[in-house]
Amino acid sequence: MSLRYALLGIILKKPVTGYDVVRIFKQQMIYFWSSTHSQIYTELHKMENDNLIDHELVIQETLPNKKVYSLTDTGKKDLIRWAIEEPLKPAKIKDNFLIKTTIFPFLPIVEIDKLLDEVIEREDKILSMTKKWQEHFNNQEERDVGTILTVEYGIRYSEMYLEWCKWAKQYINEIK
Amino acid sequence: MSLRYALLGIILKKPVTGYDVVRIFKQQMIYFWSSTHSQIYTELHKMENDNLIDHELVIQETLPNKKVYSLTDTGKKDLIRWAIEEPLKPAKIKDNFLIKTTIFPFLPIVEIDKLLDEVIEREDKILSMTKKWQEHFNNQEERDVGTILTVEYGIRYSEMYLEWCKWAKQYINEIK
DNA sequence: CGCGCCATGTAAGCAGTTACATGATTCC
DNA sequence: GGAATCATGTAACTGCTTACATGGCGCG
Repeated sequence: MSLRYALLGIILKKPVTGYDVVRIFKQQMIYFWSSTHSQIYTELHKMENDNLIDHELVIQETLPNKKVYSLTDTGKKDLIRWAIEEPLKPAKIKDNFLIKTTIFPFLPIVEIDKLLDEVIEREDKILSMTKKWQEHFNNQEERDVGTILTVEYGIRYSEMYLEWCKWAKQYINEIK
Repeated sequence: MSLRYALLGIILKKPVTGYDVVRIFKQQMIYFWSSTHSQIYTELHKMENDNLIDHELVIQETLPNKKVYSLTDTGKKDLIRWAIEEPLKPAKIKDNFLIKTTIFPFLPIVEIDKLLDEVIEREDKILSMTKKWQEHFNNQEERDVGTILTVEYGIRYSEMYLEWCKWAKQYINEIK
């Protein structure tokens, strides 16, 4: 049920198309939620059905037609209510790589190094992309506090992950 | 499909009951995966069906009977193969609270403070529990590298989260 | 007397993934 | 000529959650 509130939060800031919602979601919420375009389109239909959003159809000449979604009053109220009243739940993480970490003692050191290097490379890329986005974002007027806070979170998460990887590499090479 | 390898990793270290798997999972894997006893029992059945594990039934007098699971050769091979060959996937996070963060500009400051305090309290508890577990774990002989690494990860994650929360509180109070 | 621990499971429903499906335009 | 962007969706399946279900023992 939380995805719906993530999407409401996006549309609250300004009316957008489903396509925009997907784009904004992947840019700004990837650090703390995950979804796909197919789930997002389906959820938007359900939300409209529940009268939380409605849309205006915009006919375009060359580009395909689009639906611009806005929050209804019900939607606005429900979002704020949810944020204030709905109990917080501890974050749920699904991290493939850390499962592999649990069986490091049973893997050849070469393979462990390979895995760690791959993760470091991946996380390095994510971190630099996030920093670029943060910089770009800081140079616009419409930057909102919500995004400032969550982007900072994304950066800190990646930095923590990278530092842990480097510590792990060193630790493994010390005891081997 | 990753849950199955998390469970295989637990059973690999020593043969245990389903009940033990649940207990170990909740203590050691909560930092990077989430599941429930009902899903774990169901998955163990599927894994046995796929010949990755088998069990020995232990009849107990006063306590209920139990099934002690061990990895089969197929299970062992498949786990190692998975760890080395299966592509890494970026971590997926589902964090309720950070969705709320995105709409902070639309919430009363009192409510924002309440939310942040609640998260800080929660994360403080988790952190101190993890540190206790790490200390206890360091004082046994059978401590394995896998757990040393992932527990350290858990501590760093909570510390990062707490520091971010405190930064966010300050940031919000500066600009308000 | 009630709570927590040991120990196992099933069923129904909801959430999320992967694949399929279309099609014009713009840029290299 | 091919890839990326805009723009929307459905279907089948798998994964996950919540609730239901049982029951004895030990401890305070």
